[in-house]
Amino acid sequence: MATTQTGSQAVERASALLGLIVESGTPRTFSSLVDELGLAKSTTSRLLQALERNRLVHRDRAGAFRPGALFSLHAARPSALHDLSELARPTMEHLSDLSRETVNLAVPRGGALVQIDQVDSCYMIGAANWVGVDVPAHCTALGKVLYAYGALALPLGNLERRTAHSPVDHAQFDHALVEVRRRGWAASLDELELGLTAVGAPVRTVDGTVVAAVSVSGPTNRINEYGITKLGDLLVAELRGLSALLGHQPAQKKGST
Amino acid sequence: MATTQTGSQAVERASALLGLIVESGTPRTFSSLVDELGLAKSTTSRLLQALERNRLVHRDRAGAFRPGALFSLHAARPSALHDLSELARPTMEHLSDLSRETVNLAVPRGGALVQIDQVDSCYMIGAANWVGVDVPAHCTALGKVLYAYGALALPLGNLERRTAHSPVDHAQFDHALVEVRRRGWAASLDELELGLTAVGAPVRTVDGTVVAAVSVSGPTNRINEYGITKLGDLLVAELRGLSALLGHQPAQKKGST
DNA sequence: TCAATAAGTTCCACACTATGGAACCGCTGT
DNA sequence: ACAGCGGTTCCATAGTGTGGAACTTATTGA
Repeated sequence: MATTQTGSQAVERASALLGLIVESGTPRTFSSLVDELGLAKSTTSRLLQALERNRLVHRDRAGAFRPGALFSLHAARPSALHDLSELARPTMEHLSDLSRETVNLAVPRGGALVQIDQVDSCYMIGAANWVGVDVPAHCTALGKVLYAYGALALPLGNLERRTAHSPVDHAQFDHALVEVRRRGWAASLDELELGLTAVGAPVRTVDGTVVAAVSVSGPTNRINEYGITKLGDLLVAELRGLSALLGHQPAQKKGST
Repeated sequence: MATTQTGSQAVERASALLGLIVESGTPRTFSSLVDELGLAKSTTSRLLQALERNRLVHRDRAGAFRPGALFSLHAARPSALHDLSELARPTMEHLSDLSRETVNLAVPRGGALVQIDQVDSCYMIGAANWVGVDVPAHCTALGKVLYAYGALALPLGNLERRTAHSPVDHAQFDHALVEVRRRGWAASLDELELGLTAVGAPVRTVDGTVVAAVSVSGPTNRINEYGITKLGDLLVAELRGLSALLGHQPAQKKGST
């Protein structure tokens, strides 16, 4: 009845299970899945078995469910991150239109920050390529965002000093991250290079986990002229839409139970 | 009837579709999916719609199907590669047992080679950490494997010379890759560091695509003693099992059609 | 050691839901 | 305008998924 959509109920339910398992980064127990979807234990069990047979979920030795080999397989492909870029492209281009500056997308990978896509500024100056470039994350807006929201493990060793403005004191840096969380966005003024300023904000999944960050960057004077706070708020607002893309609208359906 | 497994036919079929879409790295057309699974167009259409609603597949503007946002989402998580490591762990440990040397796992990422896991040699000497370390791929067995099978785009610029044995000539390097493809494994003798030798082989998906590489490495004298060819063949044999893990057994079922 | 509780799987009759063929729709090329 | 192609919607049918209960294993407590 409810939402009366043509088609497959079983597939719909199985997909919902998969969604829960993949979106919550942590392993899910059988019973938590039963509770959350409100399906009969038997049904849930059968669906999960089917998914497991097809390598869509994997139950670890503790019996908890995690994304299966097909997901790992996809993640290992070089094109995987490109896919994320594709999802993010429209938003990034829109941000570039609005700010007229360079926009970057980064994810945490192997304890470091990896910039995976970029939309260039329309100005001549400021259009450098950052994709794949190795930068000290603590000096960047992207890095601060990922640090602030736990997407990247906090740096333990010395904080490299790139410029006179680079953060090098751990306590002070931690405090800066608190500020990032409060505002919802991060900035880096002349911290990586003199004259280079960036503002970044998080991309979240539906459960709130931060999986990526987007930044707008350009010459410090131009960015200041535009207004750092204005940029930060703009980013947060625009990325809300992107985050929604990654999430799954609850599609509140009256359970038959 | 055939294989008469209890449970969900619809989910099974939908999963099969997903498998096809994810495993073949390239976008799949609707009709190719219909052909390959032998299901009715209507059925296929409905299943794909359900998968699309749940972000498991995504149809691009050309109408072709690719893995959906849930896959991108998972790939963006730092834990994604860790998952691949987990799949590979048993094989890697077995290889380490057999060879008594250090075993490494690498995937291509952003045009570079990323080592994502390691099982240490049981010897004191030779147990260095390579995970996350940035190395010139053309000087490594792992890199050669990924280059040889197109998992990594061929290097364009100058080939960095790390030692007197490093390959620096493009034509010669290309020829070496031909040899790698012929043998099925790659070696790097003193090319990255003097006294360091590695042998690597590919990890494939069911459709033959190479998504990762595994290497065994140690002091040149110990590796030579063991036998490079013997190691190469061992790797190829052991990785067949790992590749199978990533693949999907065809589960030949007589179509009802 | 044994009983009691919990966690998950298998069984089964019922009815709902997925199925495939045909009709239908919207393009593209001619 | 029409034929040809790729894909979706419709519909009656029966095959398949469903939930409750019984059953099987772990886990806990005494």
